[in-house]
Amino acid sequence: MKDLTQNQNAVYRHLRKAARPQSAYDILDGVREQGLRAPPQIYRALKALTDRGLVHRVESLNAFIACDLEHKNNRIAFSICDDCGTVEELAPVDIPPKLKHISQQSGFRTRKMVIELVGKCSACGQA
Amino acid sequence: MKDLTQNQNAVYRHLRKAARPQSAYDILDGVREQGLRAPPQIYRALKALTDRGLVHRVESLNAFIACDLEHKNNRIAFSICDDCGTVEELAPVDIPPKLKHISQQSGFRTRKMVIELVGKCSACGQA
DNA sequence: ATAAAACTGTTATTGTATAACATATCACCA
DNA sequence: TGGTGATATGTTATACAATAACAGTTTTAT
Repeated sequence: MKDLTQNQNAVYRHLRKAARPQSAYDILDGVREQGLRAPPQIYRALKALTDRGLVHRVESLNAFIACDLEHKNNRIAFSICDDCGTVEELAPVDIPPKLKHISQQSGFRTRKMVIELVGKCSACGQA
Repeated sequence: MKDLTQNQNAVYRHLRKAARPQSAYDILDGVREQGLRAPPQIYRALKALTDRGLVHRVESLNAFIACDLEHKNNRIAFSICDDCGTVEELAPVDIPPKLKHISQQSGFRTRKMVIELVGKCSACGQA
């Protein structure tokens, strides 16, 4: 990929292959054979990747996911199935008007927005 | 408070006094003199309190905050100043229509929604 | 009175993340 | 051309967050 360092590349490729969000230690296991050995190496690569918007952190899971949409936009939303663990990246969304209004009244300036919907995906919803 | 156990009460009172979100270990330190000694005691009380909606977990901070608004509603939004650490609870909000649409198309059923705005509060925004 | 359920206490362990220090690489230009 | 700063890397040790597993106690309902 474009202009990533070796470690960043290894981590990014691992995340793109993965079917689900990966914890830093999942990633570490996945890139051992590429020579990465210690947590700080993973966390450093993750920081660079999330700063560039190529990877997102899923806060509710303490886990990371490669970006589907190639946007560099800090307004992401996920749905998280608490049954099967599947995470979907929903389209980038703006700050909901009501929220925007409330937060602006207090003078808050938003740099990044996290929206996570936790519930059941359609497959698990049947059961 | 209404109908809380001793440990729950100690944790809840600590959170209400606190000026900012408290990690589980912050809380533990704060309630040692009330006889609580070990992490599981804190986490158990927190679970009961969050289940009742009296306390919310701030996912981006791995920390907890007492509820300002006494609602039992799983649609909360916070603003989080990454300078001074102040967290404000914004009014309960519904799922933004666009998101609701997208997620429903895939059959997702939302049980809980996390919205966290990360940025600068008005005080820190000046600098 | 007794069984089920909820709450409490404790030890040990697992998971998540970073501090601190050492070395290497590369770009830039004085 | 060799010095300087910025960035990337490797490594060890440690801090911080959360839970497993087991034991005992109190409460509640029958």
